[in-house]
Amino acid sequence: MPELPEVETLCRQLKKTALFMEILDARVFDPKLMPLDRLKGTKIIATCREGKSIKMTLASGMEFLLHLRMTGRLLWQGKDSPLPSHARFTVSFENGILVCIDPRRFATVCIQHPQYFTSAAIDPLSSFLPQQLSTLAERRSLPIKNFLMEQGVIGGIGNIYACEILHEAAINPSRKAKSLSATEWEKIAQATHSILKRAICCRGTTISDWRDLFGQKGTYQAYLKVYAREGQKCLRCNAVIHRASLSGRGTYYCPSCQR
DNA sequence: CGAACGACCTGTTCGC
DNA sequence: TGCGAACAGGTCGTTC
Repeated sequence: MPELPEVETLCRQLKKTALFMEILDARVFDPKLMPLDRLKGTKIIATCREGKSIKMTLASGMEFLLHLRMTGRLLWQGKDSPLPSHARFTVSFENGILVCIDPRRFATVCIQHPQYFTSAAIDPLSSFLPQQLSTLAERRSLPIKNFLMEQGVIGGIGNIYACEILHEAAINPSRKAKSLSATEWEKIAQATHSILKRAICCRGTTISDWRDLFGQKGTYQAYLKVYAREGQKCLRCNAVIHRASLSGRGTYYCPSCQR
């Protein structure tokens, strides 16, 4: 569920709550997840986003990695709040409790030594150079939308923002990645930057489930131009928004201004 | 090698 | 109202 803006939101909110607080306890309720005993007695001294993963650096020298996948959520609770349904693990700090909620149980956690060679994926917020994208897409005949969502190439773009970026750039999601012109890569880079930055300011997109660390909905859904707008009018050209299936994922676009 | 597809899970919504 | 099918923000392993 959470894409880059949602994960970035959680990272920033974790900095305001859990950073430098001693971890008193950690409990795991889902046998699919690894034990988190090694969190006890240490503290988080840094937190950052890597693609859609949350990386928390521990005072013990280890790293605590969390990927929320489709339905994972993080919630900051007071000491005496009741445990929400689908709680998969909790981490208790001196000033509150971090709860991971995940109905579909796809989320993954990991405590590991810091990795010295990190992923080669591009972070679309820090460096997103049209020339570099164009080079990476040489010989790639998959749809541009799937290319934008390849986490090994670009870290953090998922289904909602891929649809929105391509609409903003006026490019059809089915176009082969290698077929885009320099001008079109330029538009993609620009659209990606402005859409992700605004979505972060909005604390993400709440279609149904997404909530931030404090249980609040995001507000970017007010800015969506195509995602989940099948049958409605394109805000740029008034044509009807279509929904197609690309590799089994719902794909929303305007057939008129995204040719 | 690259691209497509099923699997992993559970909950919600939609059509009959 | 009830029931099954389709669908959901992600990624991985397998297959073609």
